[in-house]
Amino acid sequence: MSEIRYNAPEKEKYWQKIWADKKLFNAPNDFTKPKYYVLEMFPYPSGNLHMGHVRNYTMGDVIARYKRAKGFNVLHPMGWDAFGMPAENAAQQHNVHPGEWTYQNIAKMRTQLQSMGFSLDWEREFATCDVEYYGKQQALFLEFLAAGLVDRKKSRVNWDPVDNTVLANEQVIDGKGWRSGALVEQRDLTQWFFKITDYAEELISALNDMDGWPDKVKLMQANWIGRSEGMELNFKLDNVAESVPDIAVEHESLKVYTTRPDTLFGASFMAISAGHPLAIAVAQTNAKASAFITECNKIGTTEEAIETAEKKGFDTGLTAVNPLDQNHKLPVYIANFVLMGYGTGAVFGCPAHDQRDLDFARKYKLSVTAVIAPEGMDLEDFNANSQQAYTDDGLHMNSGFMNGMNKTEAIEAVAQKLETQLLDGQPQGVRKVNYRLRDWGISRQRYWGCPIPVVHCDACGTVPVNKADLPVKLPDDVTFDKPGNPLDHHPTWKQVACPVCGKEATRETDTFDTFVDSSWYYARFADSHADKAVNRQAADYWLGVDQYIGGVEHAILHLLYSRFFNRAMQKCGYTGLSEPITNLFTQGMITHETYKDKNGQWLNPEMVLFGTEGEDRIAKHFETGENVAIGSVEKMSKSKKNVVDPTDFVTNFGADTARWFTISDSPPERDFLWTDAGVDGSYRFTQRIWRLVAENADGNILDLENIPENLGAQAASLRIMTHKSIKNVSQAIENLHFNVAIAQLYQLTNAISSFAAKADKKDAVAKFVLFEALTRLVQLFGPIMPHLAEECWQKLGFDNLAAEQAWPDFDEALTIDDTVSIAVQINGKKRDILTISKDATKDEIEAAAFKLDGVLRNIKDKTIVKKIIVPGRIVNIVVK
RNA sequence: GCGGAUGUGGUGGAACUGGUAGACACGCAAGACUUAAAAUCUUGUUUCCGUAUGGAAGUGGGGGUUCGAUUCCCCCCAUCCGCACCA
Repeated sequence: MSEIRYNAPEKEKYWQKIWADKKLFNAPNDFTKPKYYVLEMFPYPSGNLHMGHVRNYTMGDVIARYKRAKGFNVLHPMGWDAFGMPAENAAQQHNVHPGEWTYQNIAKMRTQLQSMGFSLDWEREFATCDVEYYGKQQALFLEFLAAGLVDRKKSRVNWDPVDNTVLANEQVIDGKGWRSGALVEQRDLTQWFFKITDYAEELISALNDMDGWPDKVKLMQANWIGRSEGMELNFKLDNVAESVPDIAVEHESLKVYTTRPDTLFGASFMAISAGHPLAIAVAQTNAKASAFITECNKIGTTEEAIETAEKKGFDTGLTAVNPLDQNHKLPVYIANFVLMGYGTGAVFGCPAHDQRDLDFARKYKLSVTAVIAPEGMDLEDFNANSQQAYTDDGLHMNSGFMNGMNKTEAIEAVAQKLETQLLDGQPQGVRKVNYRLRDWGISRQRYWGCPIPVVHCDACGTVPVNKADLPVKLPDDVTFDKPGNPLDHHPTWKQVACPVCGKEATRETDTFDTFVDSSWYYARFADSHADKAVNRQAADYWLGVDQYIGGVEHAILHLLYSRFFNRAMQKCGYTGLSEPITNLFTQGMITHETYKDKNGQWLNPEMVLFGTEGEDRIAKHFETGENVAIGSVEKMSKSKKNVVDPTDFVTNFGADTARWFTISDSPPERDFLWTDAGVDGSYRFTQRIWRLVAENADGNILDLENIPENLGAQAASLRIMTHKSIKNVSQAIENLHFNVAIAQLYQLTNAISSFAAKADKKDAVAKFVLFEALTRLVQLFGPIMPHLAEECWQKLGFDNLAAEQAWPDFDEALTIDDTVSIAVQINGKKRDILTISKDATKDEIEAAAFKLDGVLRNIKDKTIVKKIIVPGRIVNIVVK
């Protein structure tokens, strides 16, 4: 009898060292082999590995190990998304340099990752805050700049007037600065942009060919880009001079964008954004307008804040002339719900057919005129009282030449009319495709990011840094004792000679948005130490990413930016592909119950003891014994204290249990509920496998090609189970249905256990099928619990590594059953089950079905109306 | 507010293209082993009625299509993700 307990923490270290010494997981840049690139979204180095990371990286690792066994040259790298605000916050709070804090965190997390046994190529590791990385990023930026992909323009930021600093959206809480508590204002700053809108059409149309992406992600991106077909219409303003005496000539007309020019006869007002030039012009001579704009600017910069704010408007006193009816004058409002960044920053309001316009019209007592109505609608009542806009199609009325037309016809008719109608010598309407997508603002007024490599010179303007002078390094000697950007406060850093004229000039002190860092790291991994940003030859081999795995929260921004950035790199010759990610998978979060003590304070799960009181589960405080409230299940987070630390876990249970458990029960795309009971179950299973192998392996290796004859029923059925398992587990892993693979592995284990309990272990046939089943079992769970697999592999008698074995094949004939069970229904209700040969004909099935007790009992005195017989699937007899 | 998703026993979930709902696991219950506990093994476990053969209900709620719906369509509810300076 061998040792019964498997000491996972000890054995895992042993096998990790063997793998590392053999450099088993380093991917050679051998471009002749078939490749497979599996990548998980790299982590922000917060200093603590989270169970969410463990689950994410386990999924990737299962695929990596599986594909390696399938004969692919597998690239499975790891790096660090290392720039960003948390490091600066730590610097302020704990007086530690962001770089030091970050690299310490990386060291800690690297150790944690390594303890999980992930098959990563650590020689390719880098952090985005390495000068070697961000210097290359600066070179890319300069190329993009030269290629016309970069823009510089004004944009809104949250401004904290007390701290004199720009705030991120998450730093604005209820309209106030998170540290100062001051009321946040909006300010316009001149900032750098990537011209992602130049690619709007391509980014949306390319989605059609991206079969390896989830539909929901493609849909979200398509909606985000928001292509719409409409018209730009020019409205004459007819009383500008009286209302706004000093107004400039360019404001004598107002341009709006609309997708519904057909509703123009139902228009009742114009609305312009608070940031619209006309609004600003009006505000110069109108104090009330100015006050209203100030009020609007207190709403945050997020679309959410703008759209949920109460809709308000200010009547400028100006009127616009309806292009289709010179006598129809529309009041011009400044409105807080019109976005300056979309269309022209101005709209016409047609309350009858747009809900927001209707709400606005009712609030300011503006007229409502329906121009489309379903039959039988009480028009007078609708126009006077309805709170519900009519947005469906229908025949137009009160619309002159459009009367009787449906929406499509009317839009075409009005478009043709306005295209030929002139205002000040220009067509009054122009068809226009519009996108919701805005250019990507990349300037951040922060220290811990990649410096934007440009110089501002009084004489030469804004000029790029010379390539030879890259990288522009971040200075180390910075202080965080005052708010604002330390680069701006630095005594000498920004003083530099102009790259063009050589005179004194200043560096750009803004740094890149960290999304820039994560938009090309996948390409850097192809050759992490290349002189250029991307080694084209290596990138051509490794890209696109064959399987990218990460959270859905990145479905839009990170993934859309990466798609754009890759196209920009393609334009500059760095890559050959436009789409960097071939297959995408978005996994769910890890959740856990939450606990609160009697004072409402969150409690760590370790502080809670559980019991039952009648039917109910109850919880008590570990130390005080007081009752603890069991709260809702929430995403694991420090603030709610419902976290489980992977390091503690690995010390107690081992990495294999964590790996197994985090992908076992829930489908990977769904949230995963962490429970101690589930952990115990997984841990017991590792022990059970170990016992099963230890008790049934004698160290003799059998030739699995040499199959004995006359197996007998028991042995044959175990073989069937073994081969079905190979088939199903392979398929499940290919489809990323890890939970299904695990269910199959449980079944195989159960089958082996019950066979082993009954079998005569001296019998050659029994020996063979047992050995085959155990060998395959170990190989099949190997990608999930690689350490235990090595241990079992050794126990089975092999002197090589499980991690190096080819994936097993299966015998197709063994995976097809001879008989099938077909449910037999009477009126759609199951009444019996028919077991019959899989090749049985319709007639044979019918004959057999009518002999079944359950059928006879239920059709006794009834008339048969219909018989539905689908061989292999169902029999349904309809009776009356 | 807008966009995207999810909802099945006490719990996590399975179910191929519309065809046996609840695989597998957890938990629980009973039993075996043990001085005892743990571990392990065996059996049972959707709910309700019935001793049982059996029957009825049942996949968030309400409608619909169909011989047949967890699966397709419409409406509603709840929860989660994103909303451009969190990563």
